[in-house]
Formats: sequence, C-alpha cells, structure tokens
Amino acid sequence: MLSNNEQAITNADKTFFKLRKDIVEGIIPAGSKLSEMELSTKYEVSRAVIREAINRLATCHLVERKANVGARVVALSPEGLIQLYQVREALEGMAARLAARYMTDEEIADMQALLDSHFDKVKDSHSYYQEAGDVDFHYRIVTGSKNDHLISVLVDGLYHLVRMYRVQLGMAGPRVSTAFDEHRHIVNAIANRDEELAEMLMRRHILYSKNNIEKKLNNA
Amino acid sequence: MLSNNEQAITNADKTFFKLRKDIVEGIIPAGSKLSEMELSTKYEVSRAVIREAINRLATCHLVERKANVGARVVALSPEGLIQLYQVREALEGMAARLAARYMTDEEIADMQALLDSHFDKVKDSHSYYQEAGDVDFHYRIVTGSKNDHLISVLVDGLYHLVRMYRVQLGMAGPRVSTAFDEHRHIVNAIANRDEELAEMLMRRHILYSKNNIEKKLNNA
DNA sequence: AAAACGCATTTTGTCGACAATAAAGCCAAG
DNA sequence: CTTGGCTTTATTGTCGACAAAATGCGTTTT
Repeated sequence: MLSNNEQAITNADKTFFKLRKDIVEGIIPAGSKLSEMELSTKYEVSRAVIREAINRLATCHLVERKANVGARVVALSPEGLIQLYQVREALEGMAARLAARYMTDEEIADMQALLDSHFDKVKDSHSYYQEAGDVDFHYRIVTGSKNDHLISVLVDGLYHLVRMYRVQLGMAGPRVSTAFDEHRHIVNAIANRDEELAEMLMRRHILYSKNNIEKKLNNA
Repeated sequence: MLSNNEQAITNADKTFFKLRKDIVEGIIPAGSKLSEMELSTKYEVSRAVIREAINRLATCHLVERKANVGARVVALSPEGLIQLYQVREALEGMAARLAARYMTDEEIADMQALLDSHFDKVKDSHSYYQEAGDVDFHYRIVTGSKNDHLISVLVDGLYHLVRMYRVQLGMAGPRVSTAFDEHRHIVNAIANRDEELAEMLMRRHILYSKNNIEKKLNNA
C-alpha cells in the first residue's frame, strides 16, 4: 500500500532507483566504494548516467562523494542513527502540527480508515511495522502538511536512510501495538485540530522509537 | 565574517557556485528558464558541467527540473516563503535545543563575544541584518547542534533560498534591535544549558521574523 | 474557423574518448 | 630497514558528437 508515485522516465532515473534500492537493502554494502566504471558495466548504462545517479544519491545522504576520489556508501553508525531521529523529531513534529492545520476532513477520515484497516491486521499477525503500515501512516502525515520542503526532505531523503537502518540492522521488533496506539492518539489530535498536541505526540512517538532502536543497537 | 568554508575544486563546483550566486541575487531572474546550451556558452564550460551544476541547484530547491523539458529558476511566492519559515522554525528550533546540549563552553563563549561585537555595531549603525550578523548567529547555532543532517539541510539548502527572498524582495527593515535582544536571550538559554527554553525562544524568534516579512509582503 | 495531424526545429538525454588528478608501487638514498 | 620522491596505473573530471524527446508551426480536415 505504498503510495510511491515517483516514476522513472529517463534512464538516469531508473538507474538512480535501482542503485538506491540496492544500497538501502544492503546489496551494495554500507561503506563500500562506488566505482563508476564498474557500476556502468554492471547496470549496463554509460558512465554519465551512473555519475548523475551517484550525484543524486549524494544529495540524499546515501553516499558521500569526494572530488577526484570517488563516492562511498555511507557507513551506519549509532551516532548517525541518533542524528537522523533528531531531525525526524523536529520535522515530523512540525508536519503533524501543519497536518492538524491543513488536512481536509476527507483526508483525515481516510487516514482514520487506514488505521482501522491496520488494526484488523494487527489483531492477528504482529506485523504492523513490517507491513509498512508505519511508513504509510507517517507518509500521510507528512504529505498532509502541504509543505513541499518538509515533504521533499523527509520522503526523498531521510526516509530512505531510515529504511536502510531498519533493513540492515534487522529492525522489526516489538513496539507493534504500542506504536499503533500512539498513531491513534496522533490522528485524534489532528482530527480535533489540536496543533500543539499533535506536534507533541508525534515528537514523543519518534523519541520512543529512537530509544527503542538505540537499546537494540547497544545490545547487539 | 561569513565562515563560508565550502571551496570549489572542480570546474563543476565553481560553475555551481557562480550559478547559485547569480540566481540568489536575481541576476538570473526568478522563474526564468535555464537553457543548458546558452549557459554553457555564457559560463564557458561544457554542457556536462552545466548539467551537473543545474542538478545540484535542483537539490537545493533553487531550480525545478522536468525531464526532457528543462529547468526553471523557482518562482518566489508568499506561500513558498511561509513554507520555508515553517521548516526553519522546526529545524532551527531543534538546532538550538541540540546546541544547548552539545556546544562546548568555548564555543558558547565565542558566540557571546560575537554578540558583543554585534552590539557595538548596532549602537551606531542600524545595520544588524545587512551586516550578515544575523546569518552568522544562526550559522553558529546550527553548526553547534553537531548534527550533520541539520547542518546540511539548512546551510546548503534553505539558507540560500532565504537569502534569495531577502535580496529579491529587498528585506532589511526594522526588527534590528529587537532581533538582537532575541539573539541575546537564546544565547543565554544555551549558556544555561536549558534545552527547552532555547528551542522555544528560537522558534519564537523565527516566527516573529516570518510575521514581519509576511507583513511587508502584503503591503507591497 | 477550430481542431487535429504531421513535419521541422530546438532542447535535453546519452554515449565514448580524452585530459587531469589521485592512489599505488617502485626505486633509491639515508 | 625505513623514508622520500618518482613513475606508473587506475579513476574521476571534462568534452564534443550523436540519439531521442518535446515544442512550435504549418497544413489539412471537419
């Protein structure tokens, strides 16, 4: 149910998406070097489109590029994860506030319906997180903010990094039903047009999520 | 006193910086089309480096690119400005919070010294804003957060857009001394390691700034 | 006269080759 | 044996040319 409506039209687009997918899923290991020549043969495109793809990945902070040296996939670190969640807290908190201000009644009703359908799935299988229900929920809030900068930074940038951490560190864990309740409360605040509460609840929600992942990181 | 330590080493870098400067300062008008061929002759580089420069500008949200069509400089609009300040409020608020947590005592002392020197200048000339003192202050807070994502999004992205609005809409206005006092209070909160207050004061500071600019926009 | 089709032109996307820079290996000197 | 500088090699940066797509215009058709 991922409303991923970004469509590739040019070759560079397709290559960018493939590369991003392979990086996020760890097929291209974190911290590894990206050779333009090598990739151009592997993905069967010219070096120019590989270059463009790598440049785009660099702006997503999925790879780091150094002039005349090359590009490396970012390394996953506890500090990086913490920094990521600090930005998410600020940005998604604001997104929730703006969603409470700007979302239409229809959009809110849709989101409530979405949560209901999630609830049904949660009852039997404990797979709320895996089923991308969490992603879908956050995605709706962010787009509901109607703020292009917010949407771009989160959807095009940070979310892919978040997914990279989740996939490669094997996050799925508990926090399934508790996270669901938190989502409920946030939607209620938005439905009541309570900006202040919506922002605060969202920030807490992300803070809890961070603490949960941090704890796992330290145990592993 | 702009600590702009980004240095161009490759040709694409230099072209990117030149283009960005010309766009921010309105030499290349807002909303105008960017022809690759035309720019490549004008800036005396190949089309490839122009393409790379344009791509980088697109990730800064200074230009918008459409596949197989071309790139245009972003149009300035009241809605865009409001959205920009909404993101600034969230991001710089968090930056102030993190600055209160992570800045060293030396960094804080330096910032206080900076404010003192600003105070001297403000006494005679009413040029706090023009003198880039405001920019410098915000820059210190953001880097003080020690959060790479935060720094990157603001310094490499939003700040250039903010400057574009300021330059092209001729913002300089009053709010000189009041903004200075607000800066004082923020630094004090950081010096006291009061994260909560630092974030709140910074958010208010940006909110006031937004309201001030909005008012000007409506009058003009 | 308005709409639609097709051609021509212009602009962007893609490619392979060349130039410039940095990393690696080698030789020589201390 | 280590260290310094040089040469070699591999990789990135840059370029001009070709391919593909979109816009604009003229013609045709209803």
